[in-house]
Amino acid sequence: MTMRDRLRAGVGAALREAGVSEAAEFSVERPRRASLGDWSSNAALTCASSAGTAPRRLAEQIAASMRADPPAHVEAVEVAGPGFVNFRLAPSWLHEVLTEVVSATSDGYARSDVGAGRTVSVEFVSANPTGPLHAGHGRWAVYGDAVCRLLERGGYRVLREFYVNDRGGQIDRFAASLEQARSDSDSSESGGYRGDYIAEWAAEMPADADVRQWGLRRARHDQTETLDAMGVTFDLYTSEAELVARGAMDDILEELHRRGVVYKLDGALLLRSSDFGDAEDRVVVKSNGEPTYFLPDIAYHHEKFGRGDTVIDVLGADHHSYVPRMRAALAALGLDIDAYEARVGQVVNLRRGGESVRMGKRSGGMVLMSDLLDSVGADITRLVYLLQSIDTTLSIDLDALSAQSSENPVYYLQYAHARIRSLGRQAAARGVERVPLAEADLSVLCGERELDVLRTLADLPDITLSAMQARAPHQITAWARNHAATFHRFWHDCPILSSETDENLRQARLWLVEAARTGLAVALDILGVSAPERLAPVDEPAAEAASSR
RNA sequence: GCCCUCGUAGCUCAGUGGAUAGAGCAUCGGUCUCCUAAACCGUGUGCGCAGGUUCGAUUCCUGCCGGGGGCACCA
Repeated sequence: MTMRDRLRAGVGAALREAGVSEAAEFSVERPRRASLGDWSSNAALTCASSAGTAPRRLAEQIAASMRADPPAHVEAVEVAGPGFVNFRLAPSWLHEVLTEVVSATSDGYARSDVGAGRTVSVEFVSANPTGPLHAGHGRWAVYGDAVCRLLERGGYRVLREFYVNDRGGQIDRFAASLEQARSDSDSSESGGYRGDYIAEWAAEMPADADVRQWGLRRARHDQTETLDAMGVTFDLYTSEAELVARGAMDDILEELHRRGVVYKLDGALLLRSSDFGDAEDRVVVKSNGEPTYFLPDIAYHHEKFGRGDTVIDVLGADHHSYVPRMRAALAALGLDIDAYEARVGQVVNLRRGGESVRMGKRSGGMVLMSDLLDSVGADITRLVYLLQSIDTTLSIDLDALSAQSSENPVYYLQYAHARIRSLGRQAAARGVERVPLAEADLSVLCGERELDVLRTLADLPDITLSAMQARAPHQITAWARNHAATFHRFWHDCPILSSETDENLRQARLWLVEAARTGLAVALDILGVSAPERLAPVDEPAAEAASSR
């Protein structure tokens, strides 16, 4: 039973004792400021009106009743502010947290079963197979993957999905560009693809190759390689061409007809999407008889509903208008629209020095994801993308990124982990052994530095749950930075192997850092950043850090 | 014009329907005979503007201003 559960039960009982029959929703939280106590409840505030009592007075009643029979570890119950009930706890509650973290290990701590094994289909990246991934795709690759990791920790089964738009006009243009680059390296057709890779790929292409097929394979291979390098793998790639070939698109078209949600106009077939919340009706079959991208896309989403209890699309703001359209199509098919969720994130703005670098395959001049990975590595790349909310425009200055890579926040986190691992090696070298946890006297951990570390650890399960529900992995990044800070402060002030440290305290601190390391490892795992055994000192040539992701 | 999104410290960003809004960077100044100083400590007049809902709004709603994105029988 967690501390929160105990307090919640206590407050609930106190409310009943105070004669509040219909208790409103109330929270039990860690207050922002430590001076207000270890835990706090707003129950008196939210229940006051239905109880017909003044908040402060109800709070006093709750406090009095809880003082009479306090939950474990509770030392003081106070009423403060407009009617908060605050709890001060003995450090023993944090020692309990330590034990909990260590026994759960990084695999089990901050894990929940809210997903109860339900399946979530998460589609992300889905870059067109017409070129390499650029730095803009990277944001969705890393974000999508981190969201999946959060969902997995929350007890969901996750399907990482990638949709390949390997048919249609863009592919025609891509093939034409390759063809032309092969025959004529000079001019390039307007509207075609102009990135440097076109010429390079054209040069690689065997003379007898089917340009279209070869180009698609080349692009997909390139993208997969880059994704692998950043630790992102997919469970399911769905080819639009194959989907059409096996009749899924025709089936959906038939279904749309049967439901009477399409109509002919000027030779084209339109979906009545405006009847389902979209701004206007959308063309699904062009007047030339060709389907738009939209039709197979509807078929694809229909399939995703078949394998996921929840279907999530991760897309950039440049595609946000697609959301009401897809939502309308799914509603038109009679699917449960609440199970569909689109996460729209802002674009990535790249700068080199002061100048902004334009993105887009057709304009050329893009920053390749593979180049970024080569220059700063996967860990920095991932953390940079996970530093802030996807609601903000992410600005990456490439020059600053490489120049300041040694000051990157990722090292702040990894160094904390490496320090603890280093301690283990030092301890072994000095013949210091850690006694079993059950034999350690944790009650000696009572300094503020020590308790602060445990307090942040206690928060991790809540943060993880919240980050998962909000699909906001940057909350984990923020927690990790805060946790690393409390750890570094502790480390600075609390020697462990020093001969001046009492043996009991040393043992307790050895377990404290193991708990701190475990929590950090959980966060790094969710972020997909490696938790290294050591970091190369900054002055020496970068040694390869042993890593366990 | 319409739609989406953002506006918090010099800069980059966290944050919350509540009780005194936080980090990092930058600046300046301190810490290694001591478990890696990629660390630690000190240094701060800020929620774009105006209404509304609420016991309480930086947070929710509306309008305005400003930045970004989108409004194809492209994907």
